[in-house]
Amino acid sequence: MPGRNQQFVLDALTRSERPMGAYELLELLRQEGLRSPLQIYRALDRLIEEGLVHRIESLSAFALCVHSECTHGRAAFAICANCGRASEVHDPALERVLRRIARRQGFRTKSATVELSGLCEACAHR
Amino acid sequence: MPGRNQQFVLDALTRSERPMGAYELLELLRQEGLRSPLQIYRALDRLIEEGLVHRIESLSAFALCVHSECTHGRAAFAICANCGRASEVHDPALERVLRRIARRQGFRTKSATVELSGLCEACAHR
DNA sequence: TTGACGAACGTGATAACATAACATAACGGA
DNA sequence: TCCGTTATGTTATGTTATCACGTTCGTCAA
Ligand SMILES: [Zn+2]
Ligand SMILES: [Zn+2]
Ligand SMILES: [Zn+2]
Ligand SMILES: [Zn+2]
Repeated sequence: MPGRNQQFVLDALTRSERPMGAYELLELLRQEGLRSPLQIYRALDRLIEEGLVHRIESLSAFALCVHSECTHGRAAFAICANCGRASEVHDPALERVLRRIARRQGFRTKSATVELSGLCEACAHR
Repeated sequence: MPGRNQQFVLDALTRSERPMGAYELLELLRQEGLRSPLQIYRALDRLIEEGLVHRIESLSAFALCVHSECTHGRAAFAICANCGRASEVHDPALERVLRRIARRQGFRTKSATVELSGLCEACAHR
């Protein structure tokens, strides 16, 4: 059901400790026979639709969802500029605040991008 | 002091109703003699450093700061998928929540990207 | 004045990210 | 089988961003 290429991409992201770019995935998956960017992007699009993968805008990269089936555009990320790891966060208080901001100006939110950039605990402590 | 090219870019963004891409700016500023992407990107980098312009990650575009001299990475945006306008929001409650999220995992935030995508009030009502 | 220096600028090439256009194969139900 | 849908493959191209290198220009001290 997932489709062959989707499974390859999903596996690669699962093995990775950090978000990966599409061309990085392509490089890795050449061994499996994937040859063109489009094959990667199509697989990513579907995985994102299914809520298994998130796109990290500030990195132009893609990360496995730590839940399974996160609805689109509801996760926040803390991204370490040093080690590259991105930790996914779900916070009801954050969602409330974002809803309030939207409501105040009559904005109908379809999806939200929340990305903190900085240093993770491990990297900050040295 | 702002530099000639920075002023051109700043003026263009001021006249624009919505965020502009770097190549869109380039196109517009050809008349002024700007010819290469780098001229645009350099000007944008400086304007961003000075807090006069924000980069909108989810659009790969750039918007004039509605305040003057917004410290880097502290603004949120509500971006209309229909008309393209991006409204800049500053919300103390949002900043508190983001600080709390960071603190919980010992994350040292350098900057935050918060972008809502959806429909603005005008566009939702028709 | 002059020359040293750094900041801003100019240009061409190239890297990195993403999609268009078109063709083919695989699958499943009428 | 026939048809429609979904997944796939390939080439070319479009869009966004940076590198490497050289030049111009203002400032300031000798
Ligand atoms: Zn998720
Ligand atoms: Zn780290
Ligand atoms: Zn601002
Ligand atoms: Zn609108």
